Amino acid sequence: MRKPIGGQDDLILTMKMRKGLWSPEEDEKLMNYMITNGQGCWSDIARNAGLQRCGKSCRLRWINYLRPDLKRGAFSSQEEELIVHLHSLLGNRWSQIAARLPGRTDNEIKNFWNSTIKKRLKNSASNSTSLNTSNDSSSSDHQGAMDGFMSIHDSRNIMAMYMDATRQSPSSSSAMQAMTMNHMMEPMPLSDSDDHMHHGRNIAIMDASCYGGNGVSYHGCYEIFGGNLGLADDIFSIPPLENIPNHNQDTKTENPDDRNSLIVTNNINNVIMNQCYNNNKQKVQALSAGSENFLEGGGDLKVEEWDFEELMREASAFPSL
DNA sequence: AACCCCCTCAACCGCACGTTA
DNA sequence: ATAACGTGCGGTTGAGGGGGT
Repeated sequence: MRKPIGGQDDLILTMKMRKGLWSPEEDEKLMNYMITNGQGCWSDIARNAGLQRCGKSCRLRWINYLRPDLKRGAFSSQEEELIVHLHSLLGNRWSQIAARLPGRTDNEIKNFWNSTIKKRLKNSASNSTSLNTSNDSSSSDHQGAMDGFMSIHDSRNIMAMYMDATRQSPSSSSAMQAMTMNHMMEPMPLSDSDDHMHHGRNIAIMDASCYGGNGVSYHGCYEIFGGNLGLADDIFSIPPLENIPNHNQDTKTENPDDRNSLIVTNNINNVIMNQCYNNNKQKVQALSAGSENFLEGGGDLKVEEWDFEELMREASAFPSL
């Protein structure tokens, strides 16, 4: 059994926990501690840094505000389009979406979606409804997303956008700088996938698992990004969508296996990605090329189904599974 | 100037899951 | 096997700011 907590001291500690907005002094304390000591157990960090905050609060503050690789400022139009596109594939899986937008947090994206994008989608949906009442209602959300944010031409450029994001010169992107620094500063190779699950324990501050909530996803992203930077012959550098469920499902009711499949798929990303995406590549290209018909015809987003199923088919064929 | 409304975003909450003892 | 604990995630809330009247 773990050492039980809940004694008088802990009770007092709990009662003295601060809530609400962080003061600059608190930020400085946390920042200094993280720079000096790196990431560890968050409740220890809170205690050792002299913060009257719970570990959870410290973690959130670090991830969403203090970590050095965060991109500040408004979302670019490319990022907007990417978010819409990824949301159409992943639903409200903000952490997974964030994993594909270097320097952005899930919270940031979620807020952006709920405030800005949702509203625009609503408007565009109502516009498209008024313009074309004969459209199939089943396509409303995604159709609205596509209509509202992407011209057909733009939707074709989604792939190029991914490539831009993944192939940017490290010198032009703070996130990529950080990723590059991972290679330089990582104290030990993270070759063991099991390490990815240990929430950055014993990992220096610049480890990819510090970049966001999901160490697995982020590390996977980092690996894929890093791995593809040097692959001149592979222009299909899309970070894999680990899991592409039916987004209509309530995320609260997600199958417990989903998480497993995320982990499993992450673990095998590097191995099956080429195989899987070489297969899917043609499909995506075909889809992209046919996007005019796809978008205008009110077709449902079959991409979700074939992509996920294809991925899992590929995955199931992999020996380690 | 004062008030109201709306929007943005930081932070909290509850839950699920993994890890540890 | 189990309970306690740590972490991550998505939903929600509320403070604060800006714009309109």
